[in-house]
Amino acid sequence: MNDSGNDNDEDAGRPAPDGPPAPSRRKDARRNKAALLDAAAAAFVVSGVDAPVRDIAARAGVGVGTIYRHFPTRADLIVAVYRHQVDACAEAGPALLADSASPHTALGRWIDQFVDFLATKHGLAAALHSDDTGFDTLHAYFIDRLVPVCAQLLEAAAAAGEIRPDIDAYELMRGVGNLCIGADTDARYDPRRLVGLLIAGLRRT
Amino acid sequence: MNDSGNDNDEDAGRPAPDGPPAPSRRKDARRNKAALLDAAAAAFVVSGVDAPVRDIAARAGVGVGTIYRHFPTRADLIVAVYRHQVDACAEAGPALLADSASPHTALGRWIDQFVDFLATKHGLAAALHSDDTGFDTLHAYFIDRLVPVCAQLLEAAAAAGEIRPDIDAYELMRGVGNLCIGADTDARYDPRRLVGLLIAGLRRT
DNA sequence: TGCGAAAACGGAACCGTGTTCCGTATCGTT
DNA sequence: AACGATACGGAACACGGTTCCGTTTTCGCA
Repeated sequence: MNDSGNDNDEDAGRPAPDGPPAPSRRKDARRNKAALLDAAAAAFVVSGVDAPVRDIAARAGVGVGTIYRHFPTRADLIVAVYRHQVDACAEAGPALLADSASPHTALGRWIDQFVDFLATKHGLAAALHSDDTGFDTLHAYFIDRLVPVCAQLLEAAAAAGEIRPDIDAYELMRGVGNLCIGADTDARYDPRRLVGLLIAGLRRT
Repeated sequence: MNDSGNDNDEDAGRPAPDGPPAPSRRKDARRNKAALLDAAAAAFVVSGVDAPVRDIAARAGVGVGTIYRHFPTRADLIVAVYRHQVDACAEAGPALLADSASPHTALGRWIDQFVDFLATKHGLAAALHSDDTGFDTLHAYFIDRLVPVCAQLLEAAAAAGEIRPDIDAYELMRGVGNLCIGADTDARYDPRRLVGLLIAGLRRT
């Protein structure tokens, strides 16, 4: 359940001009960062990604200042907590394309996987689409990792003549993400069905 | 543009056990309520439906206590501001059904109208799907007014054999609402296209 | 017109959260 | 051991929602 385990000591940040950005010289800093990741993961499960800063700090046994030092914005913390899962999702794209009967099937499965991920994280989908500038990093990370994969799947399906060729990957991802909002607080609403409809609507006319 | 004008003095509340709930005996109360509605409408346009309570009070030239007296929750205020437009949308359903070439066309047009309404109200779509219990009234009002109309349109289209018969009106409305979130803060995202896809996905296979 | 009770008003005060700042503690090195 | 750099903690501040109560306004009635 908790896969936020800290296998890496420090940012393996995407932008990377060249080489990783120096893994903190002090042991306590590394320890606290790891403790914060665990605490945040736990807090997110019960209180959603909007869990109060003080709660997370308390769980980790550190002061609030320490959170802000390691993760200047909430988005940084969220990204750090879910990075592995987002990366796994991104990497699943090409694999599905290779294993599935058709590109459209692969696309459907990939989207399902993404929906399953989002729908189980209280408030993540909402945060992902908040216009609060503090969430820009979160925005950027998801887009950076997932949109290209989605584009690849769309392209393959379009090339196979299965779907309309004029679908924008960014817009689709954004729409799917939006559909996942509130999935965990309304028993009458299951985003999977609607996302299925959306994917069905992609088919060539 | 501003259609929040106060043509009615007081709640013509839906539930209505019997008779309207007494239109406030005092002139100042009615005047303040109207001023609050105008102020809120104006504030919503520039700051979204999350406009600070104090801002709205200041615009209306009243104290914050007066807001809470007339509109105990933010949802009550939002409902009051947009009631006319929601009602208009609800009433447009049957009319479209009568005027359109086919039920599916009517459904598409009706949904478009709803999207146009939602997409231009900063933050309304987001508030509509917030799990904050303070927004229950808002939830309830939209569902109460619009879901039955949507159900009627879906039924007609299903009866005409144009769409699958197993679509739930509530779920569809909720999905459309979700797709509208963030429409006004991201130039790359146009909910109309995705909603169109969704409606297309409804078609019988 | 004058009066008193009821209704409504206003805004200070309170609370919960995010964010900043700086004196103190810890680490790693010499 | 001593020192400088690094990191820590939490008090203090900012901000927005909400409550509460002393004051003002309205309205029916004499």
